[in-house]
Amino acid sequence: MLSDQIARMIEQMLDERGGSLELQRNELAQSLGCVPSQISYVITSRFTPERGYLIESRRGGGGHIRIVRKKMHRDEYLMHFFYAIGKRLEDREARAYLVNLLDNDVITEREAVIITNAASDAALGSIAPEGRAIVRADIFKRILLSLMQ
Amino acid sequence: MLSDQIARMIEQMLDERGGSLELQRNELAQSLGCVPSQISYVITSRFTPERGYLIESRRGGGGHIRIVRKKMHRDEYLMHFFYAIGKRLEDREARAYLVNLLDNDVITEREAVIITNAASDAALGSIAPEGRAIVRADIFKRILLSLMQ
DNA sequence: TGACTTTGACTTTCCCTGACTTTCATTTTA
DNA sequence: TAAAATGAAAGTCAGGGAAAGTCAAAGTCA
Repeated sequence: MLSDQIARMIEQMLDERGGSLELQRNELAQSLGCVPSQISYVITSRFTPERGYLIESRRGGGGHIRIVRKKMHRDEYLMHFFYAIGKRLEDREARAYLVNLLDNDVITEREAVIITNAASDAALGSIAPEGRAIVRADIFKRILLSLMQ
Repeated sequence: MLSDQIARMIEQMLDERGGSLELQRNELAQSLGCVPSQISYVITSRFTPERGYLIESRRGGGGHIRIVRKKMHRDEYLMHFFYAIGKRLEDREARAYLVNLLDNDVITEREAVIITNAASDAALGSIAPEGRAIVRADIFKRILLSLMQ
């Protein structure tokens, strides 16, 4: 399959370059004889943050796509919480999680403060009350993922 | 890329002169072999207030462009940003702010990562796209406030 | 059948240029 | 000497080109 081939190629380039690389979408597509958006598809479907990759890009002349492989020595703590959080997360629960993470030196106090505020009802005030717990859960998961490196 | 080169050159001059400088657009363009409006483009796209620069200029004979890199202290910085953020905050703007806060040692890299993720479109995925910038602005302001203490 | 792939048309972003406009200081003119 | 002309800057804007992003439709495979 084309996608697999592209993914393998990118993996190999990452290996050669110690985990990060910059590529040009059109160029790579050209050399593989595929359509440029195929490259986009592979990157968005395979090189996701969940699987430990960071993507950034720039459009326009001389643009590029940058892929970085995060060294995921999986912190089981974070994983544990990640999977423990369901579709919704109430303010109270969130605070409990943070205390736990703080107690276990997974985050600093300042970081806890930041996260508390980011996910506070106050910050999410423009969202309908029923929706807040959902957004809060998403924010939390996103942060936990970002801390797993 | 020409723009990057020009931006680097200006940054370097700023470093050498302790954070502020006066340049002549035509002269600089000449020495770089580019069109004068290219300099304007770089200045308006890269040396924005969001990134902590002040621009003033004068036309006519002996005119010039003055660039000042604002050096503020922690709380001033936070205050400045707090007031700069309006009702909405786009992803792109948010990142620019964070880079600035990071560069000025107001936040750590990990904190920047946390905030980036907390306010990412991905984390706010359950909100309608038009609403995200509003929530993002709220989250940011909340976090900035929490850091001023 | 349903999830994943592939494609291509269209959109957005960014860079770069050049023509034209505005502003300011200096010089010339009435 | 006041007003007008001149010239030297910077500002603006539209347009073209290059690259990546998006999305829906069609195709494939388990």
